Amino acid sequence: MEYDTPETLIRPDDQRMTLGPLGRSLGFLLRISQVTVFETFFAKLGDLGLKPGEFSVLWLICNNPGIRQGVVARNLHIKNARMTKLIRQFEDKGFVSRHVPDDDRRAVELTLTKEGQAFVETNAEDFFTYSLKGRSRLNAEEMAELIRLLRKYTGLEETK
Amino acid sequence: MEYDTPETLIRPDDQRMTLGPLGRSLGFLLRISQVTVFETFFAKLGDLGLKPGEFSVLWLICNNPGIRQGVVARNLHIKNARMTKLIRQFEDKGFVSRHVPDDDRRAVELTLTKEGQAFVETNAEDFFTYSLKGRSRLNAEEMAELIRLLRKYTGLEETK
DNA sequence: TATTGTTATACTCTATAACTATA
DNA sequence: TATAGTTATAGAGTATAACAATA
Repeated sequence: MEYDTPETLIRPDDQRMTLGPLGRSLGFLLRISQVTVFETFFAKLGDLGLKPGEFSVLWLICNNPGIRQGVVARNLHIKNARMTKLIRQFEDKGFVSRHVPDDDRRAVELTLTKEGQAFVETNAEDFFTYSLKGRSRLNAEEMAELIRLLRKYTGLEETK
Repeated sequence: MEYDTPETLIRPDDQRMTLGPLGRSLGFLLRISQVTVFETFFAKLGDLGLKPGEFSVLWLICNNPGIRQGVVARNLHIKNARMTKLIRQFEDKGFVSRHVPDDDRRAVELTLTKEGQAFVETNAEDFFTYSLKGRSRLNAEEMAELIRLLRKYTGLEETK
């Protein structure tokens, strides 16, 4: 395969290495970016006791009280089987309560308890800004553009 | 927490849902983007029998013959324990050969076999273009900008 | 019959630490 | 003592299918 300039990835203590077009591969870059975001998250919000995806579940329930469990699962790309366990953990923690509606007794509707709401309200600002604050390699405009492009790529931009 | 316009994520068969600032969260967008890329990958290159990260390992060995196993692991953010299994699978498949150098008999140096090289050469172009071809929501310039920003975010851009 | 959610199982990947052999 | 890689084990997350209750 033809490609332009060989590129290298430098790690402080490591050899140089030829990445070639891998360094411009969207999938590769998304993976490395996600590792970076995770590191930032755990450095700043590790004490939260929740992973990013778990907080997202609480956030969605907080903003869509009574939302169906399956709707959360599909939209966050979490499998039903996993969602069942997650919600039970949140129930045990006292953050979420489940309700089976009379008009469709197969369904499970989710709401936050008072404790769950307090938790989300206390931590939402940190959660939504941890990746933006601090010494990022991107300035504010670049970050905004990155987010706009990712929204468009995923199909979110159109649904504003 | 204050935020601007509530946003919604629409899935063809699903309810509308308020995402709020989650829809502008870098971590969330990276995750959804990666799901999208994976779907594209398996739709187009599922027959390859390898996942994106696995092909990346072969690619690095191909372009850096004799590279140390640990160097590949650190640069691709794969743990040593996992890398050991992966390399053994590639050995069993006849794609990779291991060599313990005389000057440091703890190390393992990796090269591709003839079969491994043929495999990489046959599939590299598809692998590096699958996410670019076809009906993406981004045009060529937007995709190039997205990739540039991700490279900068991850610290790759500087090392060109 | 189809759908919602649950349970069970197996598999992949990660995290961790103990271990070996070398340096 | 430290390093490169291996092995073992446990846990998180995914994939899949079977299942119960309900529509």
